[in-house]
Amino acid sequence: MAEQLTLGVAARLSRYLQVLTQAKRMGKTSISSQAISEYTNVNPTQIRRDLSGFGKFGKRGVGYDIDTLIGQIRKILRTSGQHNIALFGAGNLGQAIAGSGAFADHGFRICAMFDTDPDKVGMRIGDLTVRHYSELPLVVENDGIEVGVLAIPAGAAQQVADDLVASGVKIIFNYSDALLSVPSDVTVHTSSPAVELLYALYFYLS
Amino acid sequence: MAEQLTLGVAARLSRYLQVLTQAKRMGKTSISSQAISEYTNVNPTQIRRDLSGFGKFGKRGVGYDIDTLIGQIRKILRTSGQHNIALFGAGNLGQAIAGSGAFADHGFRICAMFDTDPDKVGMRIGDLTVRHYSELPLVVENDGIEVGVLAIPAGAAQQVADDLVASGVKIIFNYSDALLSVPSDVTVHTSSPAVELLYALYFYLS
DNA sequence: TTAGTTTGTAACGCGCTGATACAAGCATTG
DNA sequence: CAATGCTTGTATCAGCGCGTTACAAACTAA
Repeated sequence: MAEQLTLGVAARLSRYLQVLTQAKRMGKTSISSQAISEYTNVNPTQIRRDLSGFGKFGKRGVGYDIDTLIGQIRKILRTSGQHNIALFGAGNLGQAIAGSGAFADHGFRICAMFDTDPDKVGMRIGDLTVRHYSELPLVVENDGIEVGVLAIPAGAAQQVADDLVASGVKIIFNYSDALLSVPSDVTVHTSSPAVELLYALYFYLS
Repeated sequence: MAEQLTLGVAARLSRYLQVLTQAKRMGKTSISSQAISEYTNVNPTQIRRDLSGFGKFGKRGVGYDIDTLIGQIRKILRTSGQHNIALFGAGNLGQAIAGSGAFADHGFRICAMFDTDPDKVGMRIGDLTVRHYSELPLVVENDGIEVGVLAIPAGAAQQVADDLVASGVKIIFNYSDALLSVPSDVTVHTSSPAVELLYALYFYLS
């Protein structure tokens, strides 16, 4: 078995992946550690050290081939395959997420979209049909859902989290303002753009 | 002048703030370093050390008063005041952002919303009226906009970023897939939920 | 009063990270 | 082909951030 990556390395590799994916989308085919550094604020030496620990992916005098590097980092992170996610909430945010390529670009497939509002159930959004929330356990089992994404009001979030946990989902991505309580083997990631802004603002004000 | 916080301390304080804000919203009034630790995965000792560097905010045997601590952390981060932001794009994502309290809870006020689509200009969203994109420079100057939030397609993002920079905005929050090029004194924060998921998934798969 | 909880703080050591340096390999130019 | 410049891969070293452990002091509750 491959050795365990440290938190720092995994976090940086993920950021490289983000920049590489964006750069590819912009039509670039090659990129240097210096360029990656400018977008990630990670030291170029650190970038090369991170990568060279797993193989010689770059070409001296040129840089890294973007497609190759994306594949290699995915392999290192062991997330090369397809991962199935379920989306909760068919409001503005849910529709925005379903319509963006943000998840698809990284191998995530939105398998199902849920809502409790009868007016929304049955709606077609992209190539998905909004299903009623009560179908959650069935869908998780049949489609092998690994991640639940919560684009719902704070008041409903804990209930959905509980139901996801009961169905065996171990990763929850929370876009609501709720503070979720889950068992220790479940990972909750809460999106908090305002807090990230405060962080950026602090250094700007300095 | 107060000494400069390290990157790590500022990042952790921001995360504490996130949890505290959520906990307050859930009706809690007091919280222990142990409890904060469970939500942030930061060592309780580290939390107390971070905080005790600036004063004695806690009560032994009880924990921290949430309102007090929120105020203190805001003061430490020097982001206590009101900060004005402008939102670009009145599509699903833009409407979701405008409608959520996520920014308002942390002292950010969405002063203006822009779009180029004539059908959207003039629309009322919450208590905002969508304005035409050409008014950008005027609004930045009059309203003292500090942050630009991009909820627009990748193809339009660089142009808006350039215009924001030209108007003097130094912080850009990018929800698009575009890789933005900006001067070195401008901070770009790109939201990348899928990459954060990959990171979470790696540790789950281990 | 006694027991239990939690903060505030010190001390220690590991390991991550930035900094620096340089050889090897590739591209470009003349 | 030769020369120049760029970039990777790699080593070394020092600094310090962070987890760990430990414990006294302060507060609550029984």
